[in-house]
Amino acid sequence: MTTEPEAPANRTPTLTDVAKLAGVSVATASKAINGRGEVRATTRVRVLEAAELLSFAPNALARGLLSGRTGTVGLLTSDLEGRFSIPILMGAEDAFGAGQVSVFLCDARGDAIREKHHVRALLSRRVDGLIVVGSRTDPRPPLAGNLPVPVVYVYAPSANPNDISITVDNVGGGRLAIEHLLACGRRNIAHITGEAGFQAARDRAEGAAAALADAGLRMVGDRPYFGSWDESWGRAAAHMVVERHSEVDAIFCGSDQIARGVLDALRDLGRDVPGAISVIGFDNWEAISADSRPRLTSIDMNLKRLGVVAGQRLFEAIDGAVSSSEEFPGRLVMRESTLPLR
Amino acid sequence: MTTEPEAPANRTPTLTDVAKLAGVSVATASKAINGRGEVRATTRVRVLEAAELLSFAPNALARGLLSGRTGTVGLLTSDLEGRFSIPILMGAEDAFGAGQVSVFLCDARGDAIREKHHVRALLSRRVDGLIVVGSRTDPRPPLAGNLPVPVVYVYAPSANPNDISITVDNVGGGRLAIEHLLACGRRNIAHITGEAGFQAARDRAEGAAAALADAGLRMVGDRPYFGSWDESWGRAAAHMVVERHSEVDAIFCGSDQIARGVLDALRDLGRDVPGAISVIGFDNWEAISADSRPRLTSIDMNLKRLGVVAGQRLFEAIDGAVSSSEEFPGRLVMRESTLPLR
DNA sequence: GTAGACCTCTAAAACGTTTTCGACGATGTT
DNA sequence: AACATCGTCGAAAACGTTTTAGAGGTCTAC
Repeated sequence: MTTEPEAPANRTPTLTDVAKLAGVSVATASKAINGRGEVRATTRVRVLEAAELLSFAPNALARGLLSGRTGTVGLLTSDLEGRFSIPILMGAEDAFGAGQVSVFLCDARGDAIREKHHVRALLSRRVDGLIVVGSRTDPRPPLAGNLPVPVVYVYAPSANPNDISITVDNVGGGRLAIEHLLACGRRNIAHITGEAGFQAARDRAEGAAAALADAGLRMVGDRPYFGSWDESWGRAAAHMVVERHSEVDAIFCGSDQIARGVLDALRDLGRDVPGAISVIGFDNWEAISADSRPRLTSIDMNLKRLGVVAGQRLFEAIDGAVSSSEEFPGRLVMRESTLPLR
Repeated sequence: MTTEPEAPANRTPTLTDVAKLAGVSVATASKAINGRGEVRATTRVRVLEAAELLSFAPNALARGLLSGRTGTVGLLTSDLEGRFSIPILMGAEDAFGAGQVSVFLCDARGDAIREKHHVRALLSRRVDGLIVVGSRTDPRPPLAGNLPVPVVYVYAPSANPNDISITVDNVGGGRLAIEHLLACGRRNIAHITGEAGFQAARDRAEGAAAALADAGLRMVGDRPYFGSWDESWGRAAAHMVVERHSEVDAIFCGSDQIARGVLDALRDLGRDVPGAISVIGFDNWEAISADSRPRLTSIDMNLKRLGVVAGQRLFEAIDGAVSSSEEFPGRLVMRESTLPLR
């Protein structure tokens, strides 16, 4: 019978195994692997070779238990299926990079009980920090209890202004859309948007109104058309606007889905877009905006960037830095639905 | 000066603190909290009260270090923005429930190097198992190295048939679509689909062809129209089909986006849907299918269920059970684009 | 040749739990 | 009264790592 020379049973190899194989103590092995000084070059390579041979991976649990830092963060979302959470989540994942930090994902599904439960589980796993991402821009109640780790809120700000919240400047976004339409030479602009119960709808409308006022213009219909966020509302509202206000030459829509409905309705009505009427959407949801006829100009909220910044801020906060809330502007993505008048 | 009675400095409370406060040993405190026998009822409540008072949460690292089980799993995805990963991810998250298991999310972004890196990090964190979710149904190379934990592949199967893969029955899905059109009384059916390089496109086409053959019918144009997965291809192909084969009375589309393009083109051509031509899509992507004119009948792949099953199978595998690959059928979601002939 | 400085390494403690095993006292049995 | 039984509890080991304090050796300088 043959004895296997460096097979430590069938367990996953531990630092002790590496040390034994390299003929040193665990202390030395640890220092060699972590690049601490205090170890001769030749010894270091011997240890590293042993580690490689056993394909040793340090046990993060043991390390975390000792150091108090786990290199993990919790990401609490309220609706995974939501279009808004995903890019943010990607951004946050990016911020932590292929680096040292891993992300615990939890979907509370809008349920406060479930959220509390997830927070407990995450704290029990000793995460170094938490990112809370909401599904609407309305302020949300902060996490209960005074937590032992820093928290960053994204998209939906915390109702507590002392918390760190990373949000979208929807007022600025509305302004951006109107200013673009004005730059295209439009003067009779209507605003069709989603439910008035959403802060996002109200903010975008406020920005739009302000931009029009600055230009000395009235909004067609004198106020926004609030409704729902979907295509069918866009179609219905477009019919209404065109019928009542034949002078309309541009429509700012609160979402790309609404804009898509508007485009379809205008097509049915025989109105040329962008010749007779320009249309601009919001969200820059590629699946909707990039393949419509004509392709849809839209405001992109840079959600991924939001996620990245949230990750960075959390990181800094973990390292003891104090930072405050930030609001990020949107970005105009120009396509053919708003070609300028010649 | 007042001394604070039960404030253990400012650390997060440990079991020792609880034990001290309750006037017992850590061993007893542990047993009381975990419901092990061996402890008197009155003692148990004293310990539980102490734990509650300190809002003690057991350190999962220490527990995992000792038991070898961490109650965490890694979820490796290749494209977070993809529509397919998200429902699966949700399902998996669901399967682990508000229960004991937390999910580490990693996006490899289709990069093998990054994937390897993530696997290392996850193993270092001593996950109990891995779920690998792909973005297309083509088989993917299995994770390299013989891993110390079970792995379940979802959506994209592993190229190694010995691995556990949970996939969609796309052949059956194609069959389902055609059988529905036949049941609606259609006989001249065309198939417009995505890139032939995708296994999904080929499988769905195969199922469609088989169902037509079973009914003794030919596919309009004699073969599928392969193209791309987007609306503009749907529009172009619809024009082509209608022009060349005026007898066509139904179109099976390989995706809802293609179907959406087909609907728009038929509308332009003045063909009534579903009166003259029925249209059925694939994916049941609500944002596309639920608000079109008419609303789109589609095949739903039950992706969330796929995720749930993957989570369950992984769980069982962790507990030592052996299971094999499974393929799940799709489900017909009927809307107005395929009303039966009267 | 001796004292100190310096380099390399090791033993041991620590992190917070769970589990095993033995101790102790009370109770029941003969 | 002696003994076995039972229920309750605590001491200590274990998990795998990092860090501290110190031991031992070699080298330089006087």
